[in-house]
This record gives sequence, structure tokens and C-alpha cells, in this order.
Amino acid sequence: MEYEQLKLDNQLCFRLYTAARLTMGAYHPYLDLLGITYPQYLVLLVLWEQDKQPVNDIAHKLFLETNTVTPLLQRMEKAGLVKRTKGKEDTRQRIVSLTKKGIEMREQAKHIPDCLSDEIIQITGEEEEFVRMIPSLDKLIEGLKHTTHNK
Amino acid sequence: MEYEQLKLDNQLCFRLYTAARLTMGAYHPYLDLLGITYPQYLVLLVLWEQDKQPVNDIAHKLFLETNTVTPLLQRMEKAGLVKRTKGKEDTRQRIVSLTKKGIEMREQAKHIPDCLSDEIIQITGEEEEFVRMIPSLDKLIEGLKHTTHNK
DNA sequence: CAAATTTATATCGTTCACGATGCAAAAGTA
DNA sequence: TACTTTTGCATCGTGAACGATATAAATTTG
Repeated sequence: MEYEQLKLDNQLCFRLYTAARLTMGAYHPYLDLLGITYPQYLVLLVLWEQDKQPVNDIAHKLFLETNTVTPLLQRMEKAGLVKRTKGKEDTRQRIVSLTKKGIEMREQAKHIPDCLSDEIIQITGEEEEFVRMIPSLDKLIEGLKHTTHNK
Repeated sequence: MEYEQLKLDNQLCFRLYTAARLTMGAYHPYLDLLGITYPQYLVLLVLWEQDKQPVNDIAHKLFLETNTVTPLLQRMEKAGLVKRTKGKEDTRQRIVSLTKKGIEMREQAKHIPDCLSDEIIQITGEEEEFVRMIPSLDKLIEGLKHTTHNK
């Protein structure tokens, strides 16, 4: 049993990695209709809650690096979802704001979370159990932020 | 409250996505010492449990597509961790086997899971709570496999 | 057995994710 | 005020992830 810990079956991270990918897969049909990807959907969630934010704020809320978010925003700008303007007080900043198209997409996206819940319930007969993981996941995320590499 | 469901705070998938990325980040310092990435580590876990498997079996165990795993294996072959030989009964198959270097790495990787557990415990004062998520994650993953897009 | 279909893997193009690095503007310091 | 450091964002290179497509070998069918 010397290598027992190295079995895939014993690994939490592998579950998170897999569950995250498959969940994003489940979003795919809905996001395809809107012509956006899951990370782009996340950016929209952030902007729908509060429009006109600098790149840094968006990256921080998504726990991503700015060098991931910048090209993401460039693609979204090319797709006509957002526009990026120079900051006024701090000209280093790029303020990201929603276009008309980006604002209107909220209405079409409104039902996605419920669609997904329904699908999960229909397939697994469960929902409560998964929602109950949220506080644990938040605690884990909060802890992982203070890991050597994630600081 | 019309858009309440579209808040980042209410999204399970966002937690999974973030937790998975940050957990992989926590593995980073350990895997760097071995010169491998997290997905490469997963492939090694699979091969350490059973050497000499076709690409398809590896992909299936990791819930990945073969067009993700093939380039991954090519990089691992270039790094001298595995070799890929033509299958004998079925010549379409590529049998992936560990090299000496790949076999020996198991010894160096042996303590990684415990190192990570210790780190999590030290930071969050918790471990049980996260381990308790595993059955729920497995149930979720099993369900998600039967989603339209993940079939 | 020959033709059609399926299967195993590979290749290509696009989008993330992120380390390393660069650059200009802002902030701090002498 | 001149100089140094920090900050905000961008660019580049590498490694995933995956859809679409290609190709050859196996399997099924007629």
C-alpha cells in the first residue's frame, strides 16, 4: 500500500478538475445559442452586476490573472459585447463597459441557471446535495488563495 | 430580483472552476520539482496504477477526449516519461508505457498528496470537510456525463 | 468476399490559463 | 524636482481542452 495515496480514486483535486470541466460542458448548449464561451459568460456576470469596471477588478473577482482577462476582453470587444475605454483619473486603467448587445444578452441568459438546475435534478434526482457543497468550496477557495503559488 | 440567479455568488460551477484552478496551483510547486504539469501528473497516476494502456483507456479514465490526450502524451514522450508503441492485436492502437524515468518518478511523487493535505490543514484547519465532498462530486460527475453535451 | 460503417488515433484551429517580460503612468522617496 | 518603485495593462510563448476533420485499420453487412 506504499503508493495508495497516488491513486486517482483518492484525489479530491481530480474530482474538482473533472466536475468543473463537465459542468462547463453542460453550459455549452446554452452558451452556444448566445455565441459565447463559459469564461466570457463569467465576465458578463461580473459586468451585469456592475458595469464599467477596470480590467483588474474583473480579473480579481474571477480569481484570474490580467494576462488571461485582457485577451478574453479583446475577443469580447471584437464580438461587440463590451467596449474598453481609457480611464479618466488613472489613464493606465482600461474601463470595460457593456455595449447594447452585452446589456441585452442578460435577458437571454436569465434562464440559464434554472435550466441547468432542472437538468441536474432530472438526471441525478438531486440538487440540495450539490448546493450544500458551496460553503465548503468557498472555504477551500479562501484557503487555497493563501497557498504559496496562488498568492 | 429578476436577475438574482445570474449573480456570481449563486453559481456552483464558478466555485468548481475556481477551486479546480487554485488546487492545481497548489500542486504547482511540487510538480515543478518533477518538471511536469498537472494533467501530465494525472496521466502518470493512471499509468502507475497500470502500465501499458492504449490512448483511449487513459483518456476515458481521465474523462478527456483523445485529441486532448494525444498531444499531452507526445509532450510526455519528448520529455522521456513514456513511450508509445503500435498495438499488436489492434494496430490502430497506440500502447503507452512508462519509461525508466517515468517509473522512477513515482517514488518522488509519493509524498505529494500528503504534502498537499498537510498544507490545506495548516491553512484552513480543516480536511474532513473537503474529503466529505468527494461522494457528492462523484455523484455530480456521474450525472454530468449524461448531459447532452458530455455524452 | 466486397462495400459500408465504426473505431483508434492524429492534426488543425480557437480559446483559455498563466509565467515571463515589457512599458507607460502613477505613487513614493530623496 | 529628479529618481526609484509600484501599478495596470499588454504581449509573447507554452500547455492544455475541445470541436471539426482526416486517415488507416478493424468490424459489420450485404
